[in-house]
Amino acid sequence: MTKARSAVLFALDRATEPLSAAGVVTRLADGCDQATVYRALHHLEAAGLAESFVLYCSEHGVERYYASASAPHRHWFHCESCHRFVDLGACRIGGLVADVERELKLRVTRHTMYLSGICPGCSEHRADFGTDAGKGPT
Amino acid sequence: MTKARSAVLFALDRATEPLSAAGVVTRLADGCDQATVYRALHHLEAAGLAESFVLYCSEHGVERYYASASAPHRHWFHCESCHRFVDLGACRIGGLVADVERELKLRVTRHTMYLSGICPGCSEHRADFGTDAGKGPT
DNA sequence: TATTTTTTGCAAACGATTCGCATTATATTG
DNA sequence: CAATATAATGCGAATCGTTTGCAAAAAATA
Repeated sequence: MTKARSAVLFALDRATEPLSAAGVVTRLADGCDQATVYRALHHLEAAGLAESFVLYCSEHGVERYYASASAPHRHWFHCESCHRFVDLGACRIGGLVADVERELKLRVTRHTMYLSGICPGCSEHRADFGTDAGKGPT
Repeated sequence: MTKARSAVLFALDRATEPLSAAGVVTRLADGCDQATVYRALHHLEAAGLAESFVLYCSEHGVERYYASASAPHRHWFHCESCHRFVDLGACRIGGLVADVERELKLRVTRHTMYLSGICPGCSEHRADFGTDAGKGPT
């Protein structure tokens, strides 16, 4: 494992949320070229050391986000207000995917799933985002 | 509803799978500018007449795909070989989303979910994609 | 240590999407 | 229906995340 690659993997490992290529570049101690970071991320994913998904964010546009595969496969919630991710914990759709796979005779090699909305913190501080607004009686 | 917008919506309605902006442009009888198509798609989604998701495809790269909202909200499987979509039917993760929403006090406004792999047709014709290869006894 | 194979940095290239602006279509008003 | 205000369209240039060519530097192999 080269210096650049392990640095990128280290950044993913210590991050508490998925990182975009730009996010990784920012967190790299001895800055290395962004092309190198992109190539390192590709390599890590191909090697099964990281996983990724593409997400649109009003602040950052469409970007691919990477997470270390050292933790079990999981899914994320993306806050449209503070643009941070909330860990949804280990994947819960394995059974559903297996069902569909059997029903439709598909060979599923990967799945993407994420939620978007307003996180608890942003709900508290911004009235227009009230957690239960318009969802029925108190 | 302007001529361009209804033409775009019509294209989405008659399509049997999600369409990228480029895909819509291709299917438009009287071709209109791609900028117009992009704007029309934005408008339709904002108006709740269409829904979209971003997906990476080895053949087309990262693109946003749109589907008409005239049919109930659903999810798709994307074949990595023929690059077509397979309809997975109506959304089955509503309950799961509601659970997470409650557990983590999130306000979920939208969710994205899709599967990738090899479709039945491609499995048949390409040995290396065998439906059950390496999955246990015959 | 010499040699082969990979990886890195830099800059240019790409592709999907967006934007500015003048023109045209649609909606509003008298 | 005419006159005016508002929004949508076409065209081309600009953006932005990501990829690529190529020469230099680093790692693996002999």
